[in-house]
Amino acid sequence: MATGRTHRPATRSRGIPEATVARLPLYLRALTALSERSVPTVSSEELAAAAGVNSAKLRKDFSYLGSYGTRGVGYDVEYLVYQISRELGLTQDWPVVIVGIGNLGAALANYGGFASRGFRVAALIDADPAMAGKPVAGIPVQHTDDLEKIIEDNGVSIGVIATPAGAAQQVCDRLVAAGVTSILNFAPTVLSVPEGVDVRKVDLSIELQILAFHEQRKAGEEAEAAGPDGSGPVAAARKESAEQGPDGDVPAVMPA
Amino acid sequence: MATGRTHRPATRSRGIPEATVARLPLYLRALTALSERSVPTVSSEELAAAAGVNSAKLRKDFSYLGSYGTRGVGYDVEYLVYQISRELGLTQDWPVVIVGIGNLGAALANYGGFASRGFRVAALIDADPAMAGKPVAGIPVQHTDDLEKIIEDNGVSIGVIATPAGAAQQVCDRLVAAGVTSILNFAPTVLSVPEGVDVRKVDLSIELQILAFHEQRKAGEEAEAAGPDGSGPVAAARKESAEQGPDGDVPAVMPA
DNA sequence: AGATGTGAACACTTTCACAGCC
DNA sequence: GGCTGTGAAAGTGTTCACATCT
Repeated sequence: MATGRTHRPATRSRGIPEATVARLPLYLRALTALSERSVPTVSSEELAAAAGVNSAKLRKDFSYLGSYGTRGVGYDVEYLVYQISRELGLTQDWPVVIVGIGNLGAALANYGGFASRGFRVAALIDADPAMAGKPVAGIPVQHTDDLEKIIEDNGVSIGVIATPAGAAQQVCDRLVAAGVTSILNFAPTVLSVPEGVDVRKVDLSIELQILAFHEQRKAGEEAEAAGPDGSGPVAAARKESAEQGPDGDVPAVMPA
Repeated sequence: MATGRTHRPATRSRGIPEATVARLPLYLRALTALSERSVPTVSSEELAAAAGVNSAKLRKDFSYLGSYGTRGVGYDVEYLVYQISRELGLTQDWPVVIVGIGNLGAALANYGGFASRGFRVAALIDADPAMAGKPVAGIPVQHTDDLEKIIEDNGVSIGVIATPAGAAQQVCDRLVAAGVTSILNFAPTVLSVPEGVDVRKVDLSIELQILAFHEQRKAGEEAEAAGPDGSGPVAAARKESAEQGPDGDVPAVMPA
């Protein structure tokens, strides 16, 4: 029952499931909105609707944090905001650096939600000497040469990579060597990092491709509804056809 | 939601697991790189390393697509590229519109990975009349008033929302009403859509908060290694302390 | 020999349904 | 009566380990 191998009896339910952690920011956002409207308490049903999840899941999630609700009443909004903020580590200040101040990097620097919630853009870094000194979102861009010094001087442990794919791994290595242990990667590359370093990836192209998959599936189902055999553009190429190209020609591949 | 009992008995293994679909773009990217280097075949071990997953998972994933490998040899790179592209629906052209041409929207319009792989930016739309006609990434920005006409004229089924949070739901409603059935949402809001419409969310602030959680946990574990009792800054506030603020003061909340 | 493809075991997540408390 | 908190069941996803095929 315990969390696993642990050499420690576990102070109870040590270890919040990853899926739950990923939803806490969602709850926090919904709660913050309620707090701004001075709503004192909220039920799991209401809050779940606001966060776009179902209420059983929400209650289960909260149960990992502790018993913060009141039966028959609901949850105290302010108190929950505080508890979730604490659990997420947002009661402290996290200086972050953004590396790669192109279109995307500039957008990130300007992004408001970035600055709120305990995150502070400590520095912007770019490899282009022409950018150096130019202010973006009110913060002067610094050159990559000073990366290590910037990290250390500001005690930065979270880095955002918004460089082209080709530069990402090298930037990543330098960030990690300088002491960064969490990386948010916007470059379309797989980063390899030593154990103990967390990487989260945001990849626009991947998200679109996932949407395209479902979009195509929708179109295919419509077609099937019309003609009920499986030879439509979607259904083809299943297991049994593993001899040649199931369509006409095989290679084709993609544009660029 | 999804009271949706499957209206379909499922013809065999119809339906690739969602987790697998989410990894296909990753494999595709790695394979495209191999293809560009003219590598003819690749083993599950090599490809898995390039994609940053383990080889068993990769083989299982591919097994849902069919038997496209050769035992003792590996996978034919070109053939796999084609099959995955097909499965993802990338052999056809997907016109997308981007709504909200601020910093982020402009960055997206300029993002190269967007244009490749079958996606084409059909139009840029913004509510600011001053933006109308101005080209961004070589494409003239059009006004929100014409949204419906643009969607219909271009046969757009995928929309990208990069507006401020306040405008997102309204834009979403109009996109859906005009025929869009897949939405990539960059605004920090939960969108509600009718059944049959897919929404994927990209939220910078949420990603950072998840990183902060793990970052904090790392710091807490270090502290524990030093002093082995559970009263560190991380361990506090568990179940039993549900009376007042477990620290000093309670409300605090966050900046803005 | 060497690598795929896959049943079976395992782990994690979601949902159900209701006991327990307000 | 109403709503939380949670065991238990169901559903998904991952990993193992090996039979199978080239």
